[in-house]
Amino acid sequence: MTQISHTAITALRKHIRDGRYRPGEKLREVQVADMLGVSRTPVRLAFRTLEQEGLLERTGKQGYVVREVSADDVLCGVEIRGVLEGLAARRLAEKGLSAELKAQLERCVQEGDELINQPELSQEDIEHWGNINARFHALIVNNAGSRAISDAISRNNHLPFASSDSITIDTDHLAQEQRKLQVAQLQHQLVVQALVMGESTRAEMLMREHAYIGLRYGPLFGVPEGMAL
Amino acid sequence: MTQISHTAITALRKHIRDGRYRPGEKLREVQVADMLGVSRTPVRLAFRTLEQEGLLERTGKQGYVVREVSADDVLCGVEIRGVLEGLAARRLAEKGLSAELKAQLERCVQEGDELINQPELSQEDIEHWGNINARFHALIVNNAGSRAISDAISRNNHLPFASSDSITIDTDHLAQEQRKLQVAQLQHQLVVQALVMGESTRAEMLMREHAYIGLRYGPLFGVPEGMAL
DNA sequence: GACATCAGTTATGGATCCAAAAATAGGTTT
DNA sequence: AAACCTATTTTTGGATCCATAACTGATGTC
Repeated sequence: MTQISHTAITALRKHIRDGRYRPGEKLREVQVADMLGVSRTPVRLAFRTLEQEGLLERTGKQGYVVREVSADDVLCGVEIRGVLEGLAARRLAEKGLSAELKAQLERCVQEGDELINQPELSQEDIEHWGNINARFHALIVNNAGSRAISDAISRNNHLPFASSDSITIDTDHLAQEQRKLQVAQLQHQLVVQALVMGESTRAEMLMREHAYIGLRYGPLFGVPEGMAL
Repeated sequence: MTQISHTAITALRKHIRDGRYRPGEKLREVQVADMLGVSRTPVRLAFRTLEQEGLLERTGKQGYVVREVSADDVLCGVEIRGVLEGLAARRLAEKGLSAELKAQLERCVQEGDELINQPELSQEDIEHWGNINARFHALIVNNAGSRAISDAISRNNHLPFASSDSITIDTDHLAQEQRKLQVAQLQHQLVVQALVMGESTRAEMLMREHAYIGLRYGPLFGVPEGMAL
């Protein structure tokens, strides 16, 4: 099954993300449907979903517009992920890691470590580290005992820059980015350490701080600020 | 505009909440449409929305089923609200309260205080206090600087027992409930105090603890446990 | 007897149609 | 000239239609 409505959702997300639909711009069902070459039905479904995700909002009585995103909204998205992933880490530490999960987390850290401490990083390496990073976060979030947390996080991740994927932005400053990723990697190691030791508060706080890596750490290493904050 | 799809959403929420649709039960578009006396279109829209909210989930290739909710899921919903409202309170404390907001919060506390310290509470009083409680939480959440937080919370509130409204359950034990509400009221006062003083961490932690009131405080006052936890 | 395959049935997704509500534009009145 | 009312156009929401994918059951073969 092709699931046109699903492709419509991702296509619209992409368009909004890339600024092809500007904040405040009104979206008309027919126009979007024509643009995607589909009928209005999947577009209507997509609009509902994107409204739930917070990318669109209703204007008065009729129509959806692309939601404006302020710098504070971006910060908020990051902080929300921080507290939610922090909650996941705390719960995990409190109930204890399974041997299986402990091994998986340590494998993540191991792989990341070998990758990030090379003398020079290629574009490809950074991408690879991004995958490891995603795996790490997913492991913690999906093992916190309830889908409620992972659901809340994945909903939040649709907000611009809120996802843990949005660490690496600037590919022109690989050297500086590497230092940033090394710090991120260290934070991963510390989180695993805390989780293994059952230090739940420490795990929570480390995870909360870790969320800020994409937003607040770059300038310290000379990466020009990606966004106005 | 009647917005049939909206009534379909709320009707379905109610049916699931009341257990008329059991966890694990499969929902068919036609059957639900017939039950509500509408066509399939609004039902399809409603299914998507309820899936986003976490009340329904897809089964394999075809169909939606009512999501199973474990005791741990309920606890998780409460904890998620705790960290999110805690985040809101912290942000509020850090940026400082406007005179307007300070007055509104203090009015909330004032009204609640007069109400809750009567010698005996009626059913009506408890309902009234529920409204004040809702106002209090809304004031904090909606003034945290970004709609991202209030959106995340209102999505979370659709989960069973996760909303701050679900404090009062047991109307047969008014005396015990009163003691619980007095504690809740005290927590409100402490939160306002911390907010006014700019004690951001204290405000956050009080708010997080406050989330547990519906779940963990009842037994201390002799209210039989509402749910199996 | 169990498993696989094939036909029949059912349910869902997408497209189209229709009616009603809302935006817009134009004209009239004060 | 501004405001209000009306008529036209636009847009959305709901219903229906159609094709296709998924489930069910039966038959046949190993």
